[in-house]
Amino acid sequence: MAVTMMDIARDLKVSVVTVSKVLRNQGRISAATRKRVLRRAKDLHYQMNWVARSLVTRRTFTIGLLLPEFTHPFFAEIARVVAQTVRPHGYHVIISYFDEDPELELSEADSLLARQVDGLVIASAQPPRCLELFRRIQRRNVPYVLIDRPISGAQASFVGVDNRAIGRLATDHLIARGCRRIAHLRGPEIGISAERLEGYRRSLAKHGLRPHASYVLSGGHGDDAGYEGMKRLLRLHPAPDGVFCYSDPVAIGAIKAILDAGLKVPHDISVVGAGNVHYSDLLAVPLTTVDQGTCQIGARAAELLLERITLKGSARPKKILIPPKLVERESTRR
Amino acid sequence: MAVTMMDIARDLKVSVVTVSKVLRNQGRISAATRKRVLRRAKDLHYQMNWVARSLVTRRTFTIGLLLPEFTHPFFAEIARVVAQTVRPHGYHVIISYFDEDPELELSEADSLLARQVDGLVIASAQPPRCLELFRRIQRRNVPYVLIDRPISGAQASFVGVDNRAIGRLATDHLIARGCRRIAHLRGPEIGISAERLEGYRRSLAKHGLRPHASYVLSGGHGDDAGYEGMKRLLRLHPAPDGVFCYSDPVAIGAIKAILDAGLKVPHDISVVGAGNVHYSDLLAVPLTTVDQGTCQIGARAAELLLERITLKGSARPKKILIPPKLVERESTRR
DNA sequence: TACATGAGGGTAATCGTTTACCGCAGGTAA
DNA sequence: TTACCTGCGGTAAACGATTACCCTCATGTA
Repeated sequence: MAVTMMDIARDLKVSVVTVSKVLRNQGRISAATRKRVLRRAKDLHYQMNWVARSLVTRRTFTIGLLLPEFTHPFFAEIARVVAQTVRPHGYHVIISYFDEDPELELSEADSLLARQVDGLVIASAQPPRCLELFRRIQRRNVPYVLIDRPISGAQASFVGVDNRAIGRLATDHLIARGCRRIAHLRGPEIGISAERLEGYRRSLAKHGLRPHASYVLSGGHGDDAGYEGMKRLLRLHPAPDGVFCYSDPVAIGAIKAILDAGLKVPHDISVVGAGNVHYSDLLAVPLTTVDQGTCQIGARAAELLLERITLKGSARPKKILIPPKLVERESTRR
Repeated sequence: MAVTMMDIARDLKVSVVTVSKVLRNQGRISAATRKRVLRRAKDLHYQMNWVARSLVTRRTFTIGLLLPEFTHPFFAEIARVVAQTVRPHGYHVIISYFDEDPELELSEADSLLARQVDGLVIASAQPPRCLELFRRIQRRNVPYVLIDRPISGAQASFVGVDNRAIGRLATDHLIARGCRRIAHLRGPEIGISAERLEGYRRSLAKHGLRPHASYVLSGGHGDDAGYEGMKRLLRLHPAPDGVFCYSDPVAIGAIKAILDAGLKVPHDISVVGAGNVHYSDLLAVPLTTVDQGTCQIGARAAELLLERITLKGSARPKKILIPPKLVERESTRR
């Protein structure tokens, strides 16, 4: 049976309230009593029962982290940074993931709310299902912050990378390295890839380069998609001399295709990825990529959430865009 | 203000207990009343307050996951699998990591206990500090399962890979591929690397090969350690024709060193890693590696923990060793 | 008629804290 | 002397559920 404040109080012949006050450093308690309580608490290895405290204070010092998945390095990093950021404030993180399943996302969010989390960090699935989710959260008046994927139509705070800047940075870099026929493997046709595409286009325009419609290909997330996409690009005349890829895995697939075709990276074709997954420099050709500031996203999101929790006065939603950064490696070093 | 059972009870002019019974499907309640309660609960969007329930039932349906770090793919995968395994049973996972800092590990474990987790999954730092930790947990009578790193002297359940088998599998494989001068980059000198080394030695002995003392080198965790280690091995006469590396990152560094020396993998030197991190097939030379059954470790650990939580009759500690599996790729395909 | 029985539901206590408020003694100011 | 703090600590009522037990009918049965 766990030690409670009552055990301490009984031993010392004081009231539970006195013990509680000492342990919280609150109220007026004489130094002598304080010492006795502290001593006894330590001797008995007393530990706060947070469940009981939470019930009355209505704060669990717990935040929910709802992610599409966990094993992706991006999200793992987010989890780490969020946990690290809130820890000094006494918070813990309850994790949950929904494998891109909107129904599961909804029910998991409900569970987290039932567990009385003080706030939520969510990398949501696509609308419109998640709008219902946000409504529920708002009804319970629990602060939440969206990350990574902006959801149009959601009246919520958001922290993510500036995807347009990613496209611009990558393309600018290829141009600076002398590429003139720059292709783009844009990955899946979703919001964030559309913004990267937009950045790519603007960069080309800014430098007076004509965008070729056939130079922009969509596809899947993975390296196989990159491989297939690149094979198609290689059949074009003229073939591109630079490729900006939606993500690092896609870029890795693309590089494989280029090497398989007997060409060299970056000599014949330069390649830029996006994401800066932590193994980018262990590859066949270390990959130039655009870092999306994962740590910053997690940290800012966590800070924003903490602020909303403590202020509680429902401030208006805030959007934070993290500026990406180019990381140059061999795949563009001519 | 959140909706409580009392709100429902008041509206329906029944007692809170009746509502509680309906919501738990317990006790004798007429179909009519049941229906009314359910209806009202749904209309008001009632959600259980788990904090209140936990206080009286003494179960939070929460387990703590205490890891050295989060971003390592192995641990991220563990987190995923553990969460997935306990979810169907109504449990959630609170994460915490301690960056290999024993003091932090201790204090985080305390926090988790204070939050009344029903059980703990721990990948612990080194003894002896953690023995104190285990004592504390046992004193509170909370079930816990150790994973990944066996701690000698701990009277606890453990789930991990059979490290000796990893060494044996890797070495057997190199021998089968025709290697005769097999080196081992054993990484840091800790328990699990000692077992892999032991497996390596036994395999050599079994096949009648003489182990060269100079063929076994220790070093750090990362790819730079692998690079340096391999450079030293290459200076030996005769140089090895096969290397079993403590981990995949070490193996990646080793391959880099071999390629830099103008030699070919696997033609001149075959390389085997261990861990099967998910990018192993995206590398310069796709890496043959030994899969350590991460999913199984997580799943078995979670199942074991759930069992201990529900049975509660303190069964004796159980050790589960997951058999590793060889994954053959280019780095040994002669 | 009398009495056990069971269905349907209510009462009071409890879980371990916190919070609001009260009481008392002794010192200080008016 | 009276009034008023102030330092120290206690009392009682929450918080939102669950649990053990009790009550009241109506029905069946002897």
